[in-house]
Amino acid sequence: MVFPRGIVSLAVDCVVFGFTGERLRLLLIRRAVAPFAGMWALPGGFVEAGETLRAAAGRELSEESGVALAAVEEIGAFDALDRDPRGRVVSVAFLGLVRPEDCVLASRCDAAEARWFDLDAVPALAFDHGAILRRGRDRLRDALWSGPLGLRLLGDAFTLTDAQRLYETIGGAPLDVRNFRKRLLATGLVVPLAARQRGVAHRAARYYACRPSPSG
Amino acid sequence: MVFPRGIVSLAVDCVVFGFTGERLRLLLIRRAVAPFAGMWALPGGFVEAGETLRAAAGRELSEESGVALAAVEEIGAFDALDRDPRGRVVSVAFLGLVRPEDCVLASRCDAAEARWFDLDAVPALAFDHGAILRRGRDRLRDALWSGPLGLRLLGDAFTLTDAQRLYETIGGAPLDVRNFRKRLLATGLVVPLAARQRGVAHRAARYYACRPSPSG
DNA sequence: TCAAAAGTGTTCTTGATACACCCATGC
DNA sequence: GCATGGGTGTATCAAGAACACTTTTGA
Repeated sequence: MVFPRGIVSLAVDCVVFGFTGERLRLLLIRRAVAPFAGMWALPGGFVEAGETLRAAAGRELSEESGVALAAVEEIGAFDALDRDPRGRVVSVAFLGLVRPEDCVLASRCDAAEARWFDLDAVPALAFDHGAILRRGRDRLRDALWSGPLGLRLLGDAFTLTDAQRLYETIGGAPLDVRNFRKRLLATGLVVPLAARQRGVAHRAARYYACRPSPSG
Repeated sequence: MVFPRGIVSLAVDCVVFGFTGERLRLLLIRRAVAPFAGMWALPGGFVEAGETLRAAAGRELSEESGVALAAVEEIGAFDALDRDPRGRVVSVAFLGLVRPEDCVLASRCDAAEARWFDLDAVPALAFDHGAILRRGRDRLRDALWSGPLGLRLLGDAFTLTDAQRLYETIGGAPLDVRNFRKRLLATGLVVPLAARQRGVAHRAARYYACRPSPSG
């Protein structure tokens, strides 16, 4: 491969997770154009001169999949020399967390299709997106208990059982009901709401919400 | 400011810390060329097409200060639109840790001078390097007990008292002697050597070394 | 009255903290 | 023999882990 001297292109890629109540899902787009045309890939693309990396991530995500989301967290730069056959492209990856049911998928631009995949049934990905995905998963796991990050995968109102399913899915291990509740409540990240479940064939669970962050 | 469309330049910057046994020091270069000519700045510069970010960081560091070091850890991308008056430049920052006494400072290229500064006497810095430095400090603090990172600031052989001074300096708080020793030894990151201090006017301390990492 | 999930406290274990004295060496 | 820093153990406290039964609701 030959590198045009003095030119390094900058791109962003988004690892966007969703949670269905049962499983973790990953948002992918099918590439419409070369390279890797027809393959599945993380949403992403080149950064334009007048936008920040987060803005670029949000724009590409929205363009390619219809998902509107401010990128949540930077997970690192990917810079292998041969990661893009077009030449020298460095990509900064972001982690995004949404509820799939809040999203209306729509593909435009260089995406032929946008879809959610079960995280344990992800196809082979274009570029080095497999490695980026792994870093995204790791980051999500590590950040689970150090902030409200994971709770973004739940809606505005959720039961503690919902939250527990989520934490178990991300952590990959079952958790004790009582310890989980004590621990999550002790973080102060969630607050109880007045409302409860209606019309369930068992005792109605109380709803909780993610506490508004202290910084506004 | 006007951005030439479609062009984003990519740079790297290095937050290089050293430890003298007493104080944390930061490696800075004085800029020889515009912008910010004459001001102090973190070593760094533009990435060339055929090199990885780490390689670029190592090269710039060596060119501008004479310090040879494989960059240790990526600490994030800095991408404010107006961070560089020359136009749109995104910089990926790296953390580096060395022993100042192992380094022969030499400035070349666009550095007029390279110097170590006490971390609590750092001058105003060019670009957004003040913010980068803050992130570097935070990262060092956070990573202290989660890996061998901090120990790179010490030599091949060090006493536990040396290590304690270092951890106290980085953490900003005094530590209990016995608890520190237990904790550090329990991490398994250090191994005792046969050698002891010679010629000190008190009981000779045992030397320790950073244990070779399991991955080679 | 049964099925299905919500909800709740206590004991035990483990890791972190607080704390004070004797040891080796050079001068 | 004294000044200087090296080196060690135990009791206490707090956080995390293990563990089983009662409550509510709709069908």
